[in-house]
Amino acid sequence: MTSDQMRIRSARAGASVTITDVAQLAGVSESTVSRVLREKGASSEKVRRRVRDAVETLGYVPNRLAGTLASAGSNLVGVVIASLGNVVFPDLLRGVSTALDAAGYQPVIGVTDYDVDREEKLVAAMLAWRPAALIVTGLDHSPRTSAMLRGAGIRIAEVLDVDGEGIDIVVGYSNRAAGEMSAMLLLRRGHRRIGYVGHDVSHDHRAEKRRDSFRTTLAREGLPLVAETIMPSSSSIESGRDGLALLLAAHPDLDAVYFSNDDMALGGLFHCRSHGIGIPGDLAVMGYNGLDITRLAPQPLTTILTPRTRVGEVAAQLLFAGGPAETVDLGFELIEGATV
Amino acid sequence: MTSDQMRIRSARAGASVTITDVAQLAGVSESTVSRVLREKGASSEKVRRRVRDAVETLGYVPNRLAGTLASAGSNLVGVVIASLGNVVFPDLLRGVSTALDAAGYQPVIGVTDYDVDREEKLVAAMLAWRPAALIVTGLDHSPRTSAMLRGAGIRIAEVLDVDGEGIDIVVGYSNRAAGEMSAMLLLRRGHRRIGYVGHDVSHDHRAEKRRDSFRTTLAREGLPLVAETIMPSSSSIESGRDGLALLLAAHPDLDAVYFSNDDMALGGLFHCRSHGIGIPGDLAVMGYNGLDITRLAPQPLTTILTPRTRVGEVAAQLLFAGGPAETVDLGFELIEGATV
DNA sequence: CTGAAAGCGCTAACAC
DNA sequence: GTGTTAGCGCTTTCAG
Repeated sequence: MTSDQMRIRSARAGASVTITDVAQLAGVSESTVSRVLREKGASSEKVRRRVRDAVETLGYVPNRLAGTLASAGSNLVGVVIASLGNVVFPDLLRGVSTALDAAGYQPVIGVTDYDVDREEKLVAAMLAWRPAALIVTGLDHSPRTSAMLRGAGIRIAEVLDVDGEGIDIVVGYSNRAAGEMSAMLLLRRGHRRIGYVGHDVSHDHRAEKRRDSFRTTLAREGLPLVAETIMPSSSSIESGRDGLALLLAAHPDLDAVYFSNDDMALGGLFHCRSHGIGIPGDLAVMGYNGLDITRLAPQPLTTILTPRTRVGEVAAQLLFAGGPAETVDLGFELIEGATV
Repeated sequence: MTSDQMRIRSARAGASVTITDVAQLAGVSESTVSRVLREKGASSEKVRRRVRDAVETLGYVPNRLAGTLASAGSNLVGVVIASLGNVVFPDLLRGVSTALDAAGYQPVIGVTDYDVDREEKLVAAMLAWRPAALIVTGLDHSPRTSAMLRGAGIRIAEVLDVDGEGIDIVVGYSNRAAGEMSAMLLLRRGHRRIGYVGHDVSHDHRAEKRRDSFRTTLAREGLPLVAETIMPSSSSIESGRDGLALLLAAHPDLDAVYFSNDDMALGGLFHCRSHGIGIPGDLAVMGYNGLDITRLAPQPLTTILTPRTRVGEVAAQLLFAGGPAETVDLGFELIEGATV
C-alpha cells in the first residue's frame, strides 16, 4: 500500500478510527486512552491533554458496540409500541424519551401495528441488542413473547394498562375502570338509549377492555347497550364519522353514543354538526383520551384524560430505580365537557 | 461451584446463553451454529435439526453486538427528529418505520427538541453504534454536526426541507414555496390587511423559512404584513388561540391571518368561534400541514398538506437503494378549505 | 499513574 | 459439510 492509498484510506475511514489509532498518536497505550475517555481511574493532566488532542484531530468516535461487548451493559432501552397513528403513543414516547435521556439511556423503538407476531419478532430483535431494559405496551402478549420477556434477565415495563398480571413493572391506568366510569356518567345524566361506535379492537386489547366494561356496566345497571357499530379499520376521525352515520341510520332513537376514543368521537361530532344533530340535546357523545383539541374546542368533548406522557416517564424511571416489581396505577381524569 | 449453583446460574443467565453453549449441546462447532442460524453456506439437515433444537431448549438469543462487531454492519438506522409534540414527526416516523422494517432495519430514535446542541450530542451518540445509515431532520446543523455527518462514512438522509444544501440524500418539500403560495392565495382572494401568528421559530428553521418567504412575498406584491404575534412557546392550539387574541386586540382591522401551522390555526379558529368572528367573512385563516382533523372538520381549514409520511418512506428507501446523492422534492398540496 | 494481556460473543476465511 | 484460527474494538484485571 502506498502512502497515498493510506491517506485515502484513513481519510475515508471516518467512523472507523479506532482507539489504537488514538493511542498511537498520543503515544500511550490503548487502556490509557480508554481510561481517559471514560474518566475512570486516575491519569496525569499531561496524558489527558495528549489523548484529547489525538481524539480531536483524528475525529475519533468510540465504538459502543465494542465497548458494550467488552463491558457488558448497553445504554439502549427497547420500546415496543403498538402504533404511531394514535397520539397516545407519541405522547407516551415523549415521556419515555425525556426520562431515558435524563438517565443517559437511548430508546430503540419498534412498532407492532397491534400484531402479536410482530411484537414477538420485535422483542426478539431488541433482545439481541442486549438492551438495558425493555418497555412494551399492554399486558397481553403471546406465550413466547412472555417467555422471552421473563427470561431476558433485564427489567421489563409494561405500560398503558393495569388490568391483568404483569411481568415486572407495570405502569398505566385501568381501561376497565374508564369504561365503567363512562357508562355511569351517561346513565347519571339520564341517557337511556345508549350506543357504541368503535374501531376494530380485536387486536387493541385496551380499547376492548373499555368496551367490555362499558357494556357490562350498562347491563348491570339494567340498561344494556342498544346497538353498536364496529368499523373494520383502525381508529380515525373519518371512521368515527362514518361509524356514527351507520349507527344512527339503523337506530335513530339513540340518545347517547360512547366512542372507542377521542379520534372516533371527533368524527362523530363532525357528523352531527353537518347533519344538524344538536349536542348534547339530540345526542350525547363521549370519547376517551383527552386530546388537546377536544379539550380546547369551543364545545369541549366529554372524555377521559389519560396521563400517558407521565406513564412513559414513570415507567422509564422505575426501570432504573432498582425497586421491586410493582404495578403503578396512575389513574385518569374525567373531563366533563359539554357533549354529555 | 455445585451443580445446583450451576443450574441457578444458567437458569437466570437468560439472555446470556452464548453460541458456545449451543454448539456444545448440539455437538458441533460454533461456526456451524453460526452458519445454520444465518442460513449461510450449506449444512446437513441432521445438523440443522440438532442446532435448532439446542437453540430452542437453551432459549438462545444471538448477540447482535458481537455479530455486528465481527462482521461490520449493523441493521440499526439512527433517526433524529426535532420533537414528538408535533404530529409531523410521528407521521414521518411512521413512514420511516414502515420502509425500514420492510428492508430489515431497525430505527433508533433521538429527539432534539429543536436544540442544536442536543442534535450534536445525539448524532455523536448514534454514530457510536455504527448505524447502517442516519436520518436527520432539516438541513441546518451545527458545523460539528455537519462534519460528523459528512465523515461518518454512511449514507445520510436529511428530511422535511429542501431549501438549502444537503449532505447526501435530501427528501422533503420547500417551506419557502409553501410560504409564498400561502401569501399569494390570500392576496388572490382579495385580502389586504394580513397578519401572522406564530410560535417561537428561532430554532424551528422550517417554520422560519415559511414565515420569511410569506413576508417577502407580501412585500414584493406591495401589501406588506400589517402585524405579527410571536408566541414564546412551541406550537400548540392554546398558543394559537392566545396569539390571535393578542394580535386582534392590537389590530382589529385585519382581514386575514397566516398561522405558523395547523395547530396554531386551530387555536385561532376556536378563538373566532367563541368570539363571534365569522370565518372567512370577518377574518380569513390559513394554516400549514394538513392535519386530518382540519381537513375533515365541517368547515375545513385552508392549509397546505405535506406528504410527511411519504417523505419518511422515500428517505428510508433511498438510503439503501445505492443511488447517488440527490435531492427529492415531494412537493405539497394546497387544500382550499373554507376558511379563506 | 500506566502498560500488557486476556477476553466479551460472534463471523470469516481457510483448511480438512 | 464442518472445524480451526484469527480477529472485530473495546474494557478490565493485574503488574509494575
